[in-house]
Amino acid sequence: METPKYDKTSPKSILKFASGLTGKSLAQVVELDTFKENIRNKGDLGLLVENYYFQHSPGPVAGPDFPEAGVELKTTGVLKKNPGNYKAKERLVLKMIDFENIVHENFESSSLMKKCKLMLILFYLYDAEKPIYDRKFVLDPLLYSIPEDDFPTIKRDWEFIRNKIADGLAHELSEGDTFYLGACRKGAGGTQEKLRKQPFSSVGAKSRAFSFKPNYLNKLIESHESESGNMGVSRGLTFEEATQKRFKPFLGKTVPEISQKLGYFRKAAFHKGFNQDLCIRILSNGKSVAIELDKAGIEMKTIRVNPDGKPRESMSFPGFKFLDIINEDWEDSSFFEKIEKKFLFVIFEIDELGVERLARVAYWNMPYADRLEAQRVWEETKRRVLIDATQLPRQSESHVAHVRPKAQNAQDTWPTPQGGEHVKQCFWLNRNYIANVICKL
DNA sequence: GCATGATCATGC
DNA sequence: GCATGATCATGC
Repeated sequence: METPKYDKTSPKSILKFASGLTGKSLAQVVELDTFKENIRNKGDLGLLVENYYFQHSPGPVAGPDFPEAGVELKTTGVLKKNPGNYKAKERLVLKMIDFENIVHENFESSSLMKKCKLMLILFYLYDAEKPIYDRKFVLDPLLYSIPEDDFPTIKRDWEFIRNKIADGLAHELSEGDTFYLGACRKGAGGTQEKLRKQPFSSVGAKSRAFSFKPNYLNKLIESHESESGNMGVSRGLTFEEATQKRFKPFLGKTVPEISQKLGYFRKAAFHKGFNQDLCIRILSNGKSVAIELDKAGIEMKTIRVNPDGKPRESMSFPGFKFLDIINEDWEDSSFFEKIEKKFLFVIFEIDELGVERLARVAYWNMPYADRLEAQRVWEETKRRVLIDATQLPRQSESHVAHVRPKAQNAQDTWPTPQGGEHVKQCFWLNRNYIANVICKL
């Protein structure tokens, strides 16, 4: 009998054996002929690695792939960012969410933790042209357990998802609900006819899985690449607490005071993004960009409010091209992508004397019903672009969103399906809508 | 050069 | 006062 190549009971031994794949594709290290014909590009590389490289097949079990070592094997695609730099191609799916059982669980003893407490993550270079067994593993394998600094945030994310299901709102789950751990769409049960049952509501819900969000994964990769290991928020704090802590010394201060304190000053009288620039500096300690926000895929927006509590302006989003939107689906649109995110609102209040102060910071994500309304506006925009790209939904037509110019000037245009040119546009969240949102925060 | 977040300006 | 139209500074 052949001597085993690794010790199934030892995470370190499994890790060491896995590193034999680094720099190679699966096809380069195992005999392929037996299975090659049966594999499509979309197959599960993790399963193949487990079967053919580790020669290990535990069968369908609820726990980790290597039960004795408590190690769950994951493979995930990465893209090349710069030479030697990688980023996640997509979220890393961890485990399906069991709507029925999760409501009886707590995080530490949850089925998610049972399965994914310790994970061996292998990164392969994504290449659509190649079958999965020809894609090369890049980077060393990562033996991952939740870093202490990330634990409070991930636990909070998990609890948020569980609580939403316990409240009978599984159908309203959204990736914007959480910071690092997301409830992503996964598996059958996505279409109207095939929705899943949930325990505390008769409304069908889309099937979902726990996943690490792409931005969190990127930070894991980044720190794995550099081995510098400084993964973010202050010890023992949740994400929200850590952000509050950063802003705390500046709350109640006027904009010039903050400017002074940070040693960062207006470059021009009309420096439009000045408050935003200040906030980036508050969050980044003067160095690189706001690392925690980036990691969690959070969208920071500054809002200036008048003495009456109303924002001065509507909130703009990235622009769109008329010729693009007519071929897009809502769920692929950049507007959808943005409003699904979690927002960090930094609110500046302007008093009667015109003095502007950093009043408060708060997280927010768009409620389900409002996302549906935003979708309606988006669909209506798409419909009208085809008819007349100059007649788009106005603020008066929806309580949530509208379309308005966003360009350098009136000559800054995109071509229209009608064969003309029209000034560049973007989606906006209505001023009054934002007013309602922030007064409840 | 251009997209982006944000704010200014005008007319009703 | 507000909705709509127009534009700015910045960073990549």
